[in-house]
Amino acid sequence: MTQRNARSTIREVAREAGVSVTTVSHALSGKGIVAEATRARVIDTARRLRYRPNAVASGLRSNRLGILALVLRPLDTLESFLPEGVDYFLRFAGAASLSALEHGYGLMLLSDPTLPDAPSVSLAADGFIITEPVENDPVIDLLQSEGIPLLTVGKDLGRADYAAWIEPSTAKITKQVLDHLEENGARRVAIAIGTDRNSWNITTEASYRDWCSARGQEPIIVTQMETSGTLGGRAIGEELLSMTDRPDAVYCLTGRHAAGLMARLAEAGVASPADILIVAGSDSEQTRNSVPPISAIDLEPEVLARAAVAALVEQLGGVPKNDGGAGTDGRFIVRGSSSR
Amino acid sequence: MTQRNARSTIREVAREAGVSVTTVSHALSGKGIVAEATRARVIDTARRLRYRPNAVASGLRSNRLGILALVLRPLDTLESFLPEGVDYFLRFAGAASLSALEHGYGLMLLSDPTLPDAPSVSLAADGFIITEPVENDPVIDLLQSEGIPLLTVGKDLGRADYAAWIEPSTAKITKQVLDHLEENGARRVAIAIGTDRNSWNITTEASYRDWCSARGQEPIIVTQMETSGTLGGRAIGEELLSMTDRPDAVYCLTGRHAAGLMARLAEAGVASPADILIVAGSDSEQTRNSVPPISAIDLEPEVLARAAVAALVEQLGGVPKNDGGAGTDGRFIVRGSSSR
DNA sequence: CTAATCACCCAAAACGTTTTGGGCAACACC
DNA sequence: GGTGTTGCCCAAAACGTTTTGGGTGATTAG
Repeated sequence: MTQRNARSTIREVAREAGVSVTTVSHALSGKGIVAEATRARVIDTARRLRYRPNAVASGLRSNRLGILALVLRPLDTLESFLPEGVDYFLRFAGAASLSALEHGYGLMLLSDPTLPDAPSVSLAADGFIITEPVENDPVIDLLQSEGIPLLTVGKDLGRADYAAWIEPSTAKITKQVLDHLEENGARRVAIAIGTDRNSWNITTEASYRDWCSARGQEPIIVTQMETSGTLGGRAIGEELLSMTDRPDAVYCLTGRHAAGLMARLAEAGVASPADILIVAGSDSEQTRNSVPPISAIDLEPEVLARAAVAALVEQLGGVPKNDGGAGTDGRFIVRGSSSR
Repeated sequence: MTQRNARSTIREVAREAGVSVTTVSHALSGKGIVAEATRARVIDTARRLRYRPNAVASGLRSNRLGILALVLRPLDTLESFLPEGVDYFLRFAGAASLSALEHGYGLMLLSDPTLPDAPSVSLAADGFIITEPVENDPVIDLLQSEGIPLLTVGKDLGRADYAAWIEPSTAKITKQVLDHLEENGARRVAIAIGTDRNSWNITTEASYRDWCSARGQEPIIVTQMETSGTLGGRAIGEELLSMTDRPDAVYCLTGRHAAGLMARLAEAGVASPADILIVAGSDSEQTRNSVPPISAIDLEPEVLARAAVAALVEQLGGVPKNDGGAGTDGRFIVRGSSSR
């Protein structure tokens, strides 16, 4: 049996220190007014009795459990929770967890809490971080109806007025990549984006269109499901090969697509960087280890995660919602696929 | 302000359904004896009121919050929480999280809960999974003194009688690798292990010594800190190069060491697999992408994680402790570095 | 007919905190 | 001498459940 030892309670500390439980609570939390001598005595006896406040009881009363929840939305739509090579989310989760701990919170990894069989503890979190919500995300509806604070990583484009979000400065990054391609000699730049209606895809496309129209270039946009992996990348390659006026550069958002794309083009005798420049919007094992290695944006999920946790914690502390901020500008890693 | 909406309580459901709160609790949990008609009515009104039980309140009373904690011990000793290329732990955490959800639990990622500034919510978990505890791990002491159920992945070798653990069948895996090397022509097989006093290192060394003595080969053992990465692997290579009677095969436990080792040897003109066979005990980005790719054991952290969660949940349910079991035999991925 | 059993239900206690709403001196000000 | 004010402390209520320990009326057993 899992019989728990009797942990010492606040009552025992109070008795031992000769004060009321109120005073113990105040002395330990630093909230009320307690004489310095009393506080010292309380703290001392608490330590002697190895007193650790029961977080659940405290959470019930104060409505603050000390747990943040993280929902990685894109993974809810995938068949497997952790597709190989998708290290972005893993790095994000790890950094978020560590950052939460530094802020005095635990971090709970959840999948879609709107599912009927979601554990009821899901909604016990003090606040939620939701990465890359879909448009009009039902998870956000649920949390708002329950009054649970939340922050999204990547804007929910269906909610124009909604302010608690943070994301990489996608427009800036897109421009940086496109400029880089142009500087390296590209005259017809295409983009390959995913099909999810999230901020990353949509903002990238918009920035790309702006960039094109500023140059009088006609936009060349190929789409492919995020989940399709390197195979989907090959399909993108196929599509490019069939074009009459083939682009000489591609900005391909996901790393796995970029790797598949490069492989397919190479088979058809279209080499990178000689015949086509390739940049991926997200660094991954595939971009690092293709031949040649593929230039990519390191979206710095650690930076983003820390910013998200910090903003959410601030929000929990009563500070008004974040007004939507750039978590990171990303780090452009130039490799062989885009420079000659 | 983060003012929560008033969530409907069990009391409101009781009033609306015309029964007592006791009956509502029983009807929803299926515990007491409730007339079928009453139960149906209660369930119906609960649904109508969008009632969701407050997990914190329920947790306080029943001493079961519905949260499992995961402590990845090796990461506590590293400077950075998530060193690049260490995907074993990330895969483990992801799979454990998903598996916990399937069992109706949330999963909280924690670092060392014995640290003084660990959030107090850490100890609110119903049970702990601790991966690769060190010898006489203080985290286990803390949890045992608090009476919190736990299960370790990898045995704590300082606790002979302790039964709640699970691990890969290290002895079997070691033998499989060594036999494979022998079959591919190796006559002098060395091993390179880490310095942490955990089950993986120690059991591997013991199995290796057995294997050697069965063949009358003298053991050749090189050690290197886990944290040293590919640089540490190069140091291992250095050490091998300096030996008068150089081994013709190495079983190197960590993937990053193996990659560094291979790179250093190649520089010295010792090529793999021609001059030396190399197998890594843990698959990683580095083993997959070395040239030639390095044979490795996929420890299948997903399998291990699922087994660990299942065993812990069973233990929480009152089933006596797991008697120490093999979570996985691993999957031996033979690549170019060990076959000719 | 009485006693025992059973199915169903409930009021109140309990879980361990935090928060509310004072109380009581001591001291200061008019 | 009253009237605030301040510093320190406390008893009790409250958080929303689950669990305890019956109670009641109907049915069955003796």
